[in-house]
Amino acid sequence: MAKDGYHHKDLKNELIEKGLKILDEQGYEAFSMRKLAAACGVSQTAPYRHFKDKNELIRAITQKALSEFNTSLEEAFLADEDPKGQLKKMGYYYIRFFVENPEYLRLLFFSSAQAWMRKVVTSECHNKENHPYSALKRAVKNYKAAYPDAKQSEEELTLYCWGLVHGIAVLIVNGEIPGGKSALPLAERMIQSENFL
Amino acid sequence: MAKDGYHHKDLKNELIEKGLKILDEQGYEAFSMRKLAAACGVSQTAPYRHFKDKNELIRAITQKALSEFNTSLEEAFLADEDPKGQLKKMGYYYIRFFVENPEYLRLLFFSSAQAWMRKVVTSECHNKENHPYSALKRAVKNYKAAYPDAKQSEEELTLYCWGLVHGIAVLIVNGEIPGGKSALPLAERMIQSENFL
DNA sequence: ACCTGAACACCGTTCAAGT
DNA sequence: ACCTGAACACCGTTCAAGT
Repeated sequence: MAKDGYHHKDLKNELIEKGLKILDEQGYEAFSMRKLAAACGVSQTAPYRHFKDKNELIRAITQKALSEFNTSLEEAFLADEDPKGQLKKMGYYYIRFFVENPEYLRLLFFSSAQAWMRKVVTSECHNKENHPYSALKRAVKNYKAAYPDAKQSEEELTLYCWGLVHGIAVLIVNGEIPGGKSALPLAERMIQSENFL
Repeated sequence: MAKDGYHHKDLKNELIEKGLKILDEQGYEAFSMRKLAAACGVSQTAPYRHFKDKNELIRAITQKALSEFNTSLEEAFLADEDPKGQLKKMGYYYIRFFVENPEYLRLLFFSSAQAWMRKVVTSECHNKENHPYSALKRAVKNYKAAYPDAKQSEEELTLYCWGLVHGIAVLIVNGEIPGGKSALPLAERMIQSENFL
């Protein structure tokens, strides 16, 4: 936090935080190592003491964003007791999160994601506690337990719920749907209706 | 097509086609003006005779990709007569198109998309004939006409159908869902079931 | 340990000059 | 009209050298 002249200490965290800020304010394309270093008041090569390369920095930033996202989903989960209500609320929070943090959509789903990176961000983390997929799976399991004769399998429910809210988030954030962000209430109504689940 | 020594003629189209190829084979991050110029056997500055800057080239490439995509949706539309079947088939083709052309997802939805560009690719084109949104709206209108007492409004149906298939496409293409591309049949089954529509 | 400056290979883009 | 080479300001990354 403090920069006692030469040494910086906690530069690593400042890089992640300021990096996320730049990403959010200026967008993915405008993000550069050199700019970030300058923003931290440090030479262009200093970040390389903490991260092997740009990808690893982005990966670290992505993981921070991911955990913010996950926190939001956990909130949704805790905000309701009925399994169906939980699933619906998670859906709404999912969409709202990305409408409020549009740049995160690109970061979490379309960053410089070589295959190895996607693995780190997704599959490898599917069993980890702080990954959205875990939260979703848990909610779906609860739902199936409460409504054992639901027509869809667990697999189908996962794909359906996740797919629907993800797609809606993208369409709203990208302005693909008329009305832009004002389509959020429409999305909520849809999720709350009996047609969804 | 032929390069009669100095002049190239049709360089513009070659840039678009070879650009799309590079994008598809090497990914969005690896795409560069200089590399593309070299691939076309032309100097680094030649592309600027045909496109103001990189964004305009990408915009042109995007429009080509968009029309391929639209063709696929039109095929779906023609492959069925029942409005419900049309809508379902369009959904399946939507997903399959991006599973087969994974890089198009980034290109159409997350390219260097400044606001103005998104407008060009989307809203401004919503009323144009070759835009996916038009095809979707038409199918939804037909559906509402055939099933006038459907519970959802036209607006809701659009958001629901488009959102669902888009999200599923992203999840499959990104390997977010276990099974990877082998989840495509699962998606098809889901769309064909009575739970969807 | 942690940071720096110079250097290299790459970008996007411009501009005066060539055919 | 259409293309080129040199040039500029930016990248990511490496490496020998500084505190």
